Amino acid sequence: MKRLKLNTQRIRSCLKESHLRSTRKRECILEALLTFDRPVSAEELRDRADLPKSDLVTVYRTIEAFLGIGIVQGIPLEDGKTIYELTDPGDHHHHFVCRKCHKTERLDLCLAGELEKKARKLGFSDISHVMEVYGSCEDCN
Amino acid sequence: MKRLKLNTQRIRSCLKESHLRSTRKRECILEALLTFDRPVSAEELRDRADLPKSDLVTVYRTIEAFLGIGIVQGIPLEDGKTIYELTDPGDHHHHFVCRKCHKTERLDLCLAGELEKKARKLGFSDISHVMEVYGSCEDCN
DNA sequence: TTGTTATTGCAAGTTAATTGCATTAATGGG
DNA sequence: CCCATTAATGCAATTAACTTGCAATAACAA
Repeated sequence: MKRLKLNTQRIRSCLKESHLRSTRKRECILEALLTFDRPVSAEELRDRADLPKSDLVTVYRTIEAFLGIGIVQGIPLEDGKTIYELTDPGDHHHHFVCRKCHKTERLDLCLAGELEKKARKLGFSDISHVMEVYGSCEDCN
Repeated sequence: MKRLKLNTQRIRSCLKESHLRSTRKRECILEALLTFDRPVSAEELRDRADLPKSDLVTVYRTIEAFLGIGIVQGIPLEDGKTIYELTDPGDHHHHFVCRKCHKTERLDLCLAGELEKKARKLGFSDISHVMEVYGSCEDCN
């Protein structure tokens, strides 16, 4: 599959294709996302985007929109919280995540195919899955 | 590895080994756990154990204790909530979980070994992982 | 430019889960 | 069996990550 590197330009067209409006706040949040090399929480995102406290709700709604069109991926943490990262649409992968600093390493290892097959056999449909690996990274040790 | 089927007796000795006291409430919650054939939320557990509303906190603390000695396993849901099931200590496995009714099927497919190896290579230590598969079960379709 | 419709801002609500602290109960030693 | 120690419980309050409702605003297409 052809992977298109994400950038502001490309994301704008993603939004357009999905009939989502390209607004000032969204651009702002997007720019913030681009400055991170690791997944982040909604709050971190708001702060990096230099938005007022009350705009957390906009961040959540923006994330929701971005998740919807597949340019953002949510990563569930052990404690039930979620962090988010930009991702190329269709680029499915998992992560090693540091429990402490949330540094991540990409993990290109996935059982999707087998899961799908087994699920079908069991009568499950509309399958999705999570797989995340948590640990302490070198720096945090 | 030898697997000992869980029952009240065995769990009592697990508690003892771990210097946890065997109390009325814990027995009660344990009995409730034994009546389910699927993972359940803390609230369901409280209700099945016929405990008053306010005892939810005891349920959480009991679950915490049981998690600690490895006789209960938590299963993270897509929405950030967690459900719990009894499990034989050391019996590591994952699940297919129905999004709607929380029926689960055991999934004996795991990348633990490879994850461990890759993690070490990346400098991550103290590794744990989640892998859960969500879908709609036959009955809920 | 204008009308339509999505987005936002603000405030309030939801809810799973946690915490502090005083009271009670389980356990082990004598 | 009793008592001292220490863990567990009960209650009330709190946390924190989201979510929702609704009125005001801004984007977009015609």
